Amino acid sequence: MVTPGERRRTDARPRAFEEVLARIEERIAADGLTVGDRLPGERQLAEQLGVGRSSVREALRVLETLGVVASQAGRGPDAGAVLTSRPGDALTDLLRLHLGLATLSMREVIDTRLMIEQWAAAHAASVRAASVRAATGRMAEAIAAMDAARDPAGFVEHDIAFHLALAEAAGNRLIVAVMRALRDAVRRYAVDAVVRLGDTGGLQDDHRRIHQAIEDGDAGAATAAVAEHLARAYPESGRDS
Amino acid sequence: MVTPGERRRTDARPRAFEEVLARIEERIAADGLTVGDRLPGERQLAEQLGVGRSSVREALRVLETLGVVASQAGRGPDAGAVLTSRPGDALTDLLRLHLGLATLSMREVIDTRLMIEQWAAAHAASVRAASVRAATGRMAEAIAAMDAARDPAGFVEHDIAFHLALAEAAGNRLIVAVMRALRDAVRRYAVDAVVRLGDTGGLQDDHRRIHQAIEDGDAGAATAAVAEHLARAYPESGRDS
DNA sequence: AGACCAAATATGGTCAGACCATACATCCTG
DNA sequence: CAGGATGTATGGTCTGACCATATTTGGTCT
Repeated sequence: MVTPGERRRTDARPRAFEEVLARIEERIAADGLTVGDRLPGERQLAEQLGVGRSSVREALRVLETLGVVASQAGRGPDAGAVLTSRPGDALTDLLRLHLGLATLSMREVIDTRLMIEQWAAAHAASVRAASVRAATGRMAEAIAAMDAARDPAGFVEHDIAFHLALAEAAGNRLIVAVMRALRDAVRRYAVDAVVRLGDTGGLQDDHRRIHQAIEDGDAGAATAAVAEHLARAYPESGRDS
Repeated sequence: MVTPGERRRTDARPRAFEEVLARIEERIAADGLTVGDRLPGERQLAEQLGVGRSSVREALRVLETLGVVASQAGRGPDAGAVLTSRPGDALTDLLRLHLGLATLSMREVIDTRLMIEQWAAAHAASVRAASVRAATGRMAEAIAAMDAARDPAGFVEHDIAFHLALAEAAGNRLIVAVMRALRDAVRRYAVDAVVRLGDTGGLQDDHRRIHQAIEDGDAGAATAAVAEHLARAYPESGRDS
């Protein structure tokens, strides 16, 4: 006797759409398909793999959810299922749904954000590449836009841009995608936090210190500034260490 | 005229399954549904929402992909679509597919892993909770199991357990899920790395140093040991800083 | 020749219905 | 009361039809 609920979908015969998924993934690897390439049409795939069209569609829906394909009706080179690369959307949906289910807590999300931003700030401060300078430029623009923002929602919009630029400065697309997903998933909470704080002056001071520390190449100061910034924005989710 | 390819699925009428997704998400929030609760059957949902059953099935497939529901045929309290919480599987699929598409590079994945493990090691070393002691205990068991491993695949299996325990020591489920996904997605590369190294003695020395540093509560030593460990395992993906 | 409009066509989107597989629920029998 | 036969609710899958969209094709007028 196994633990109740532990038997779910184990030792089961693979479903048709799972077989389709595996075949498509094989095909991507074998044929060296990459972003922009097209998959066969749904009807053609169904015939090739010996399954119904609905099973093919379920598989394509999964791939679309994972940000691997995008479908477009009509005719011509852009129609059909095309390989894409949108890992961020999938991450955003994932976080939003699991936050809704209370699978993940705000504190876990905030801590993860702290980890990423500290890492990004330290790396940005240590590197002097053109890409980093471009990112710090976007950070400065976002600070100015936040000064000009009229309402909390507008402020948060540019705040997201600022922190995203920070992540981009480190030059790691995976981390940027995670960062974007984190911010999108908690956008509502961020607006609440701004409303609760009332004054955004302290947050802006933090932003300027982070930006300055990166331009100065002072990784330690950048890390510390990020930590203080998140502590100010989310005081209730204090660390236990 | 927009940029080619920029028009994909914008300003489009939402598809039926997207409407279903939105309604289900609303319902989860409104009814306060949580893990273990059941959704209505596919036929019933289709009728309630005024769509075909296939559209409901596509929506459920998306939710299943995101690790939010699990479906089970049959009858009784465990049958049907049940809310679950498996964010890890979704992350694993996401990383594996995007690595296959060359959307993400190994270096980005390794760097992300370094970030997570350093953070986890530092936190584990700073906290003296029962949960941390349990995790360090699992780390010790994994080290012993790696000593006893007969082939690279077996070694990597316990290596994954070791690094997962390290992430668990920090007590953040989101970070654990990301860590698990990273390791699962690059399992094949890890085996190759072990084969290439030939001798696993160096890796085991690193493991013991990480474990010891955490038990000693020395966050700095733990962080440094993790960095050296990953540098040894993946020398080719050296940082540019 | 060129511009423009209409029909054909390829592709995804959706639905309805049928049937199968699974696993619990129910009832009947000994 | 135990145990098996039957019923039934549920997901899994296929087929076929039709709609919506957008390009391609070809014809027609200027």
